[in-house]
This record gives sequence, structure tokens and C-alpha cells, in this order.
Amino acid sequence: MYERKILPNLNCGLDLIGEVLYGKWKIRLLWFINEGHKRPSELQRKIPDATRRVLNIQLKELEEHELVIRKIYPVVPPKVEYSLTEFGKTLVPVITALGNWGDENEERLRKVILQRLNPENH
Amino acid sequence: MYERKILPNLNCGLDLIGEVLYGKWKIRLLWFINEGHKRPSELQRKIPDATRRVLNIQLKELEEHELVIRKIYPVVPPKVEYSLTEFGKTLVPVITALGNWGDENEERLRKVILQRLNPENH
DNA sequence: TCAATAGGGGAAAAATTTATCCCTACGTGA
DNA sequence: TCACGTAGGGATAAATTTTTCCCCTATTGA
Repeated sequence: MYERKILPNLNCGLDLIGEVLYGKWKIRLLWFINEGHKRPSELQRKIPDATRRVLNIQLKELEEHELVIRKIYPVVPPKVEYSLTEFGKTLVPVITALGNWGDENEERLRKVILQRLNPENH
Repeated sequence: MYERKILPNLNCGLDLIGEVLYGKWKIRLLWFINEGHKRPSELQRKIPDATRRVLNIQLKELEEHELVIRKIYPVVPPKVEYSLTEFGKTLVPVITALGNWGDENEERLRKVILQRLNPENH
């Protein structure tokens, strides 16, 4: 595993939440787990743009940060289910607020984001 | 400037807000600008762990995403002031929600984050 | 003249995160 | 036997972000 060389800042609430939510797919993972998509393969189907590998890595971080729990059923073929911890559940309203703002401003956001990506379309 | 090779996903609200808020210092920049710290040098003093360079880069992105405006006063020595656009102001409650969650769970977050950074302290 | 403050940016290195590729294990159904 | 589904991980490459270093303009004060 990669070992950080620069320690993160943990000064304020924004630093702290950033530390656990920063990761390309983490918020979406929490979201889908909250919606009831618990198994790794389900999550991978829900987030097809991410590879299995990254999802596993980010799920493990979420688990280490105590936002999700991983339950392993000793059956064959293997079965694993993730769910939000009580702590993780307290994040749901925050994620909802993020998603709502994005949805409410969808058009404008899409415009400014694409504008910045393709500066030629002045 | 770096040019992306992989296009971002812009499917849902979470993708969209992620695209404009992703960046190590962006949320803090918005926060301090909202609090009235408008000049680049003030922001640099407020966020001493970031270099001038990154702050400039991220401020420019925030500007291109229409979350902040940059006003240049034609005086010597130069004077520049950032402020939130109306659009940017609509993000304030969302950022507040993030910061509050982090503040409310400060102890626990600090614990789990440090635990993961130094696994030897089992 | 030198240092400090104000604002900025290019180039390259370093850090960090994601993606790619390949491998393990077991059981089921064709 | 072969392919597929389930779950997961190591090694390495590629992408992306952030840092470092250096340079420019102009004024003020020591």
C-alpha cells in the first residue's frame, strides 16, 4: 500500500471530512450502499466507470474510517455485504445536500465544466 | 496547463458538484472568501499549508466555474479581490453542512484517520 | 541598493491517486 | 473441460494533482 509522505492537515471540520470523503468514488459508494446495493458486484455494476480494484481500495478505506462495515458470509461462492455504520448514516444528509445542489444546478454546472474542458468553444 | 486525458463523468448531481469542488484547497478558499478574506495574500495567510501557486491555480478554476469573481484594481502595488458570485453563494449552506459534520465528529474522525495513518498503534 | 509587499506564471519534480493486467480459489452449468 | 460469477490482491503503469524553484513588474522604506 502507498504510504503518505506529506501528512494531512486535520485542523478544522472541513479538513476532517475531506480526509474521509476524498476519493473519486467514495461518495457514490456510500450513496449506493445507503440505497441498499450492498454487494461488491452490485456496486461495481452501479459504478461501471470505476474498476473493481479501485472500488475495493476505497471500500476498504471507508471501512477503516468506520463509515461502512463489511460482512463476510462463509459460503461458496463467496458473499460479502457492506452496510453503513451508525456513524456512516449520519453522513447521509450531508451527501444528500451535495447531490441536491448538483441536481438543482445541473444545467449551469454542465455548461461551466464543459466550457473549461474545451476552451476553444469560447 | 495540464490537459485531461480521461473525461470526467457528469451523470448525476454528485458528479457535477464533485467536478467543481474537487481540489485540495477549493472548499477552504470558498469558505474564507465568504468570510470576507478577499485578497490573495490574505487567503495565503489563512491557508499557510498551501503554496501561492496552488491557490492561484485553484482560484482560477473556481473563477472559470463561475463560483467566484476576481476584481482587479488598477493601482500600484496591485490589488485584487475575490468574492463569491450569486451562484457561489448558493454553495455556502452545503459547505456549512460539511464543516458542521466534521466539527461535530471531530474526535472520532481524528481517531480513525490517525489510526489508519499509523497502523502500528493497533 | 537591498529587502519586503503586492500580484502572477512557466517548467519540472514529487506526491498521490487511478487504471491496467494478471493471478488465486471454488462451484455451477453447458 | 471451459467459461462464468463471486471476492480479492500484487505489481506496475499512467494520469492527475500539488509542490518546488525561479523569474517578472513596481513601490516603499531602511
